[in-house]
Amino acid sequence: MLGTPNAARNHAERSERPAPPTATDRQGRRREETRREILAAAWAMAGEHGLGGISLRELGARVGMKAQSLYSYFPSKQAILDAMFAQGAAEFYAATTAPTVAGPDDPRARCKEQARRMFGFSAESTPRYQLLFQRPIPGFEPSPEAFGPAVAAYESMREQMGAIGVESQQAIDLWTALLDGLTDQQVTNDPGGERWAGLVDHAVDMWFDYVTKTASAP
Amino acid sequence: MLGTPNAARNHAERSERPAPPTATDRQGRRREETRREILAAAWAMAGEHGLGGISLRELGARVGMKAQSLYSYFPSKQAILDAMFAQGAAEFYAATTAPTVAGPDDPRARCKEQARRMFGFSAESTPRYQLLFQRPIPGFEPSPEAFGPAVAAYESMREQMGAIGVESQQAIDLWTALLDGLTDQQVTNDPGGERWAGLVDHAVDMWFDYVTKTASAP
DNA sequence: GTCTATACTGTGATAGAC
DNA sequence: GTCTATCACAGTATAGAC
Repeated sequence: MLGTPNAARNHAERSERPAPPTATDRQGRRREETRREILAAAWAMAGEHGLGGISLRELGARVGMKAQSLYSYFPSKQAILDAMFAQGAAEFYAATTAPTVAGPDDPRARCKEQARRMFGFSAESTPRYQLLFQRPIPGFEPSPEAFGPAVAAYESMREQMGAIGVESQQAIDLWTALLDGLTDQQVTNDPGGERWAGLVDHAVDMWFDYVTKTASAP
Repeated sequence: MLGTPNAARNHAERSERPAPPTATDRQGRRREETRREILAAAWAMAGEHGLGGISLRELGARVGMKAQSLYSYFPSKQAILDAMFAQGAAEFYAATTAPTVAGPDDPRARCKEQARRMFGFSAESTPRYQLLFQRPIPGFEPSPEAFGPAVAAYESMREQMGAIGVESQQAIDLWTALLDGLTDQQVTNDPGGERWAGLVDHAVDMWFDYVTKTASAP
């Protein structure tokens, strides 16, 4: 369904500039730098006013230009959000597919490590979590290119689960629901806190016990 | 922290009209009916275009008036959302605190019933779920009056948990996270489907086993 | 009392001058 | 590449007709 992880990640960043300018580097590099600057300012705005609080006029002011000039770098506001999504998805892939320190001989510890990473990633940035996993922008749907790394990360998780003997789709759906619920509660009800962070290991124990030891388990 | 459930529920609906008109009924009843009509149209719009897709101009058109005339019935768009939130929270309270058919002698069945209700309630209406549990409207925060029934429902759930011997806050946080995750996955990844609905009973078994039988459990 | 008419501010977006 | 000017639309607010 998807190419190599790096291919997926890099494709997203390239997708909005069809071809690099013929005068090879100077202009293109400057342009790419400005794009990054715009995205950084957009993340800052999202952190302060929420994802829906990004306005092109203020965004332009933050990077020292008029709002209309942003259209030289992104074709629309949606494209800015899409680029943010692509950044977040790539970071998610990187954070979530790094090799674990626990070996295959300790599947429970491996799951805990994985769970802590996913939880930590979500708790790290509220707007990033909202953009990637809640999508609260009215008409916004991420492009397939931006979505790629997220799918790749999910497939990687499934493979790791398969490696420790968890094959059932239901068991994996239960896993994703459990992690999703913990992170969602943490981010929305105790942002910056630790209330649900301390439950991650317990939750993994609970799930692991059920999946491995219960006859009726999926 | 809160009054009786009914007090909380009714207060929210009355909060925007300071005093019923002295000419007792006709006018006030007509007005209340129009308010309900407006809210129904707003729910319909939310179902079609998403929560953020409610515009006062189209909302007015749907109930046969200009957008400005809506201000005769609600002081602002926020007030409309707040009234919708109050409705949803009251429905949540009603759906979630009805007596269970399973008796106190079968706590596991009771938990399953409770879980199925919460899940079913969330899956029933996507915009209602989003408004109550995800709150994706930029500047919207529900008023304390509108929030009341939701808090009451949570307290009711805690009491029921206490009645079957679950006292630890951590165990309850794990419960809420589990249910939240299941409903969230269902609503966002398979709306109208059954993919996570079939996991609710499994999830309750998993949680129940862990909380009652595991020494290291919270 | 309820509606219409009008207007103000802010939004994303486009066209064209330089 | 950045600007000015302008557009259509949003939410909001007030004045006045009836």
